[in-house]
Amino acid sequence: MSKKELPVLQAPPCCTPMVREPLAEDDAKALAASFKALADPVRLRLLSLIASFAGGEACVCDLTGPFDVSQPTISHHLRVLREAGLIDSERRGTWVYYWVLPEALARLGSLLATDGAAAAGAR
Amino acid sequence: MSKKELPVLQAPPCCTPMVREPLAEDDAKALAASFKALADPVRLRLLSLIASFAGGEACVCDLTGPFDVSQPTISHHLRVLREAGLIDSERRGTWVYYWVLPEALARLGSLLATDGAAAAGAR
DNA sequence: CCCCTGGATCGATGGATGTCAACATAGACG
DNA sequence: CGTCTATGTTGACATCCATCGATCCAGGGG
Repeated sequence: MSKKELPVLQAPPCCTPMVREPLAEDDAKALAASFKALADPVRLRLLSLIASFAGGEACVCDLTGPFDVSQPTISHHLRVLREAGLIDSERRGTWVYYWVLPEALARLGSLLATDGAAAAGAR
Repeated sequence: MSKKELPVLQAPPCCTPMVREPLAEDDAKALAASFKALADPVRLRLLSLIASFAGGEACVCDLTGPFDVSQPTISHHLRVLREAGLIDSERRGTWVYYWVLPEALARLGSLLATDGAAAAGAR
């Protein structure tokens, strides 16, 4: 695990809110790929569930229970999240553990920021 | 325009960072729908382009130029963004104008917030 | 060694999605 | 009214994607 399957893709456009200036075509493509990883209910719950675990990491065995889908499907979603650079994993003895990469998440969040706007009750 | 085609969907889970506690199944579904609207390069660029226009709104005639896709395709993407509650539109004489709904964007952004994390150089 | 268990991978399949060409509609303007 | 332009809608089509069952691989005990 913790493989280097992600050639580039690791440094999205980053940090200038997209409402400021028009996104470049390539940036938009990379960004869309990231959001696509978030565009699934199971993946969102996985991400949220992993992050909520004590210590910030969870064993796959903790993750298959709460869902209605099969184990291969969970494994597939975890792979998508990992290839999007949102989580990482490591085998530790018998089990494989996953954890969230907060910077990646925060980076996407900052892209969505809208200066003036009411921050949508954030906080 | 400005139709009320969006029955509910308008009030996403909102505001507690998803890394805090596990997302409820229904919330995840709604959230995923929102992110799905962002999960396309053309739509991201459209959103960014509209927001960047002076006055915060743009005529469709301004939006078809910068893209390689046909006008019906642009119209389709604008509809997707509108039904996701991210933009709204109004016909004004000959042209139709679109603008971004910043609260919706900010709401999604706040969901991605990660307390501790370096804020990914945000700012 | 052999088998058991946790987890990933493969191949197939049904459903969603992006795209286009063709057509429909709404104002503007004679 | 008739027609021209700006947009939206429809139907078709190719591709992508979530999901599953079957299978494979890795470690840990016997």
